Amino acid sequence: MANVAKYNREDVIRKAMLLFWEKGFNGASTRDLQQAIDMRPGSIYAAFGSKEKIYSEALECYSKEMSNILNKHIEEQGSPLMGLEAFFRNVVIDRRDSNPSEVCMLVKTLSEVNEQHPDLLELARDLLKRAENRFAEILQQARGQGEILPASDTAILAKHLQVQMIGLRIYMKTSGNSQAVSELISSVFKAISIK
Amino acid sequence: MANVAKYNREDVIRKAMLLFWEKGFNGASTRDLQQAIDMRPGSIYAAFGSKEKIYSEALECYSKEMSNILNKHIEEQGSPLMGLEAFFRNVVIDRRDSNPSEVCMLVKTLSEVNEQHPDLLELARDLLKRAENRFAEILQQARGQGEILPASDTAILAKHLQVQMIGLRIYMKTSGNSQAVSELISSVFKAISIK
DNA sequence: TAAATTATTGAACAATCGCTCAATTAACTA
DNA sequence: TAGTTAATTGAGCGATTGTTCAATAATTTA
Repeated sequence: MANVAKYNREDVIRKAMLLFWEKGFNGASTRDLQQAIDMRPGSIYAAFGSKEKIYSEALECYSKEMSNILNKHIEEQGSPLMGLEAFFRNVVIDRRDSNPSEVCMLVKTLSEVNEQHPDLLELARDLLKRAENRFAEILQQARGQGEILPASDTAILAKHLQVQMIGLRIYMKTSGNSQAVSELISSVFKAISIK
Repeated sequence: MANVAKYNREDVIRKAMLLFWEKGFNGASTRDLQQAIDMRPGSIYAAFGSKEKIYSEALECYSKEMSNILNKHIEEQGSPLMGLEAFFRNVVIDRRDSNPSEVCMLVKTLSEVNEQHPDLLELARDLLKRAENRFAEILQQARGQGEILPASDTAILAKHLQVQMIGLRIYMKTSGNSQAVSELISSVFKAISIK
């Protein structure tokens, strides 16, 4: 029983995530939301409390989904560094049409939301920081397996990768030049890895 | 006469730019705008036509101002590459508190605005492309002066710098770690310049 | 099965949105 | 200065916003 209800809730949150990712916090109205998740206002507010609260659950859903995609690529490639590069290529280039937006949902939140919703800002920051920490973990594994130089500062490299991921996705949306972006990704990982 | 009117208009556009940069297209209401530029709705719509049109003029004002700042730093440093690095440091770190937002206004536009306002999307893309072209120009000068390797592909380096500028500004907003960001900027320009 | 509890509905609220336009004021022309 | 044109005003339009709540339906308990 509890499980059934929970699965429904996760399904609803995911639909809300896709809507908010596409239209943003201000751009998606509660009417849009009602249609997207097929619920009436009373039920929505009984279940979630406010638009801000649903949005925050949607943000966490987004992060979890991105994290799963990353882990999948690392498994498939059988190497931390190659998995990371495959993840970059997949997110920035391959999924650009099928995703609701080319821009990272956390970045959209950070750039749209203001101090009227401090909890959302803090959450977006926290989730980005967690992604950076995950990058650092993976780089440590790569270093352990001799894929990058033993002297590499994985914490700094993780920040560097975070900057690239953010910048590349927006550059992809700006230019539409997937060829150039693919080469940029190659050079980023060539610069990191041992030749 | 025509000049006087034009100066007023430029002043108004700049105030609108500061408002939109801070709050975004959806986040800034026409009431906010009326207050920011001290004009009444009738005058505003007689002078500009629509919220979208004012926003587009504000976008161009933003780009011009950033371009002026870049040129100023190149003059002051007396070197294309050092001017570029000083510009990066100034925009990403020094101005982060005094600016209406830490995020580039063109990027905010690109990530917030949807297909309901195609002209704004196209304009933001165009202005970003122009900035990239300006980076390429400067890199060519740097190459001519022996600041970077003769074999450097300035077009690719310009794309690379564009990705860094976008990513670094958002990373700055995420982390608030100006020390780390400063080191990231150093490493970006060390990798480009001749040692 | 009857009663009590929980979940869902959708009409409607006050507030705000982008924008219009008749009325008024200011500026220019003759 | 009188007459014409241009610029400015702000009340208010219809639409939409996030949210509430009395009424109804579904489910659980006794």
